[in-house]
Amino acid sequence: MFSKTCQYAIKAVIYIHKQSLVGKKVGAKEIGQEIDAPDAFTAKILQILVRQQVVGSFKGPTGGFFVDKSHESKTLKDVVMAIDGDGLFHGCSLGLKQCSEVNPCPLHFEISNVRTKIIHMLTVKSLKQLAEEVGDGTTVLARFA
Amino acid sequence: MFSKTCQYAIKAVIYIHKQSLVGKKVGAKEIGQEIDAPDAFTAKILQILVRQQVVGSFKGPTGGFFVDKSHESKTLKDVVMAIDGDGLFHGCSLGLKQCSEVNPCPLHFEISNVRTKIIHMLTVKSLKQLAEEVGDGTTVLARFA
DNA sequence: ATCATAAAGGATAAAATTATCCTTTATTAT
DNA sequence: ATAATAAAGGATAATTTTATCCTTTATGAT
Ligand code: FES
Ligand code: FES
Repeated sequence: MFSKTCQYAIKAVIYIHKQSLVGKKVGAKEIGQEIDAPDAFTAKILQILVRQQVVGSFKGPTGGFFVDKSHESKTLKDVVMAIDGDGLFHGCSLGLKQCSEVNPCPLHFEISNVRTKIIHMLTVKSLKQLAEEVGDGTTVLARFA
Repeated sequence: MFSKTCQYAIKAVIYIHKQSLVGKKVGAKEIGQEIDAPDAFTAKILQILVRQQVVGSFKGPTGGFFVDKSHESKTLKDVVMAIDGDGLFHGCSLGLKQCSEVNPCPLHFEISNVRTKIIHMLTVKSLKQLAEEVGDGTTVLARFA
């Protein structure tokens, strides 16, 4: 459903939100550890997310990744779009060169129900809410055992 | 959502059903052409599908791939399981080592709605029905232009 | 000003997925 | 029996995805 890179991205963004809730910027290394992802690779993913303005960053001591008001309208859907593109939302699920109801593939009409639910899943909660759920232990970003 | 291999598999199986509707066995080469997939690779995928008894095969002249009554209970879900495994249905969507509602990931509770729709999409129509829709031009397995 | 810190960026490298080619085995037609 | 056909299987290659390492740039602390 999501590439491994995208899974890392989703977890990283939620973790950044969680730390921003308490006013902390976080480094790529710490993020990688918290989400159980290789940290150099996490850093690469974060570069993309910063360019797409899903999160913000500052260099230097006291630097790191964070979110502020300018990011508050971003959702998990934006994270997925930034990393995996819009194939999940608009591409043909069977790989036809173009998804269209003119000459549709066999899954075309059923896929829209699935897409509706995927979009719901990725937008029903704000990144802030998702971060709070991690903060209070309702959900987790890694399982080390 | 599906690997490229799985997309090929789905289209191949529907095409085999379509030809079996008119009593024809089909070769890997023909299948590859009809679904716009490399034929040697298509042949590899078909090996797996035969082993998993999603379709049948015969060697030699007049041989090829086909389906008969012994395959009529198979669905697209079985095709997906045979090729991509059960990750889509039972794995953690964020890549946690194990999907469980004990220490769930942030998407765990929403993902079940998505899975329900995916399973519906992959089981609501029989492979025979899907083949008929291709047969009557309602849907297509490739878009060459 | 200088140094330490951390993100950004570039260059590889490893691993997984997708793809090709060639040989072997089973089956049918002649 | 022999030749032709087509799937099965093995070996290898290309491509994409995932991962690592090192240098450069920006920023803050001293
Ligand atoms: S999903 Fe295949 S054509 Fe739309
Ligand atoms: S989907 Fe992530 S724990 Fe269930």
